[in-house]
Amino acid sequence: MSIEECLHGFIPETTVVQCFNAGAVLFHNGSRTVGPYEIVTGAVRLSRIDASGKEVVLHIARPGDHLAEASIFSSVYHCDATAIKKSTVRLYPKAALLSEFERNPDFAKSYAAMLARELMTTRARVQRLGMHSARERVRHYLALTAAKDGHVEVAGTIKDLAAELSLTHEALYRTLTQMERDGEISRSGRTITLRDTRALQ
Amino acid sequence: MSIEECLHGFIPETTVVQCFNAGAVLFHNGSRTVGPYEIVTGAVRLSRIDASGKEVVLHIARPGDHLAEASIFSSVYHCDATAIKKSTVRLYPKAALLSEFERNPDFAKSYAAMLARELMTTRARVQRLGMHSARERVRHYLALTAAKDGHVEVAGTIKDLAAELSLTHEALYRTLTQMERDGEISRSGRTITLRDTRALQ
DNA sequence: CGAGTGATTGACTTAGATCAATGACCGTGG
DNA sequence: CCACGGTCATTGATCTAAGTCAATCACTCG
Repeated sequence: MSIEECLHGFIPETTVVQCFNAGAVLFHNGSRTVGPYEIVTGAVRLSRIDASGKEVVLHIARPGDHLAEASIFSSVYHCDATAIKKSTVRLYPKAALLSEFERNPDFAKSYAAMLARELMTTRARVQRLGMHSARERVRHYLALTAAKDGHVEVAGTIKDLAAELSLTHEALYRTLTQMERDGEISRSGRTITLRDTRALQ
Repeated sequence: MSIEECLHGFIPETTVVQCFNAGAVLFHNGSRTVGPYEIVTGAVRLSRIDASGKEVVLHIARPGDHLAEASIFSSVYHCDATAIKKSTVRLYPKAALLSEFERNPDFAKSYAAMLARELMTTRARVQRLGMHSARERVRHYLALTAAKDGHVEVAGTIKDLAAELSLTHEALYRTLTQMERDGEISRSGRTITLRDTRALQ
């Protein structure tokens, strides 16, 4: 489902494992690309400096996440990546990926398919963030994330989910309790269950 | 920059031009993919039915736009596409694209690069929509869109831009006039000029 | 055991959505 | 050629949902 499946098994011997202390920079906006990374342990913040000079956090990548999948086709990175705690990461060297891409059509296909999937989920996120009410966003997220039985296992904390939905955690808490009061969902621990039958098509 | 460059010149002879009346459906969520489309004339609405049964508009595609670029790797479409006026579109048949993809590494590379670019701009949009204030969103949009001289030629109407930024058009008008009052931008017709030197790095 | 963080709820404020109105412009059909 | 219906651009008034500030409790971790 991620870059992972597509990278694993192809060129494991060319990858490079690196270690960064908290605050260390993996790369910054405009620096030459060396390739995409996978987070092994720790956490890496992807950010960009906006027009007014303020830093905007794009994403916090956690173990298992991959970043800069698109970097094999671009000459420079388009954001800053900073370790926010001591982290180990695996680098997939661009040159090796590229030559594999040219040599092996199966690899090319699965890499492109991975980019396409990533694109679709990112578009879904755009759709979600375009919704003006917290409730709609939560509903959209749950509907797209839930298994057939309506269960959603929340990865990470509720605060993380709030960030993903671009809400304050307070707003999310309130929305969830309200939805629970209305019988739209039920919660227990990390699991949220959608009770609307239609939502599961 | 778009799917265009990458498709043009490769397999023009296999494309199919089709015509749809207003209200006609190109494809709907879950139907088998036949390939990506290019809008020649008219306009096509991409939408999805959300959990509560309400239709959510993902995008309005206009002449020159392409849709469902990711469809060559997926078996079904993931949204509904409806012509909102009489429209002609060009279909790039999936099978032809796929075989070209396998046969021609250059094509594969430029197609994947196109997906990667698309992914980056979509991520930028996610970043933008994550900003809570109208002004920040406008700033972000302008900073990423402006030419070196700070000029931004707005494609389409201000209402379209408002939709892109997920603001009401009223909010956008007010924000723009305010930014102009503050000397942050200047406007004349379809052109907006950023006056903040830092914004242009 | 204290420090740090997540989960949760309350009170207050505000930015932006909503509703509404007006003038400019534009194509078009009589 | 002009009147009319439609849409865009713009501004005002009002309302509300979500952000902000703040406090409490539970939990984990060295």
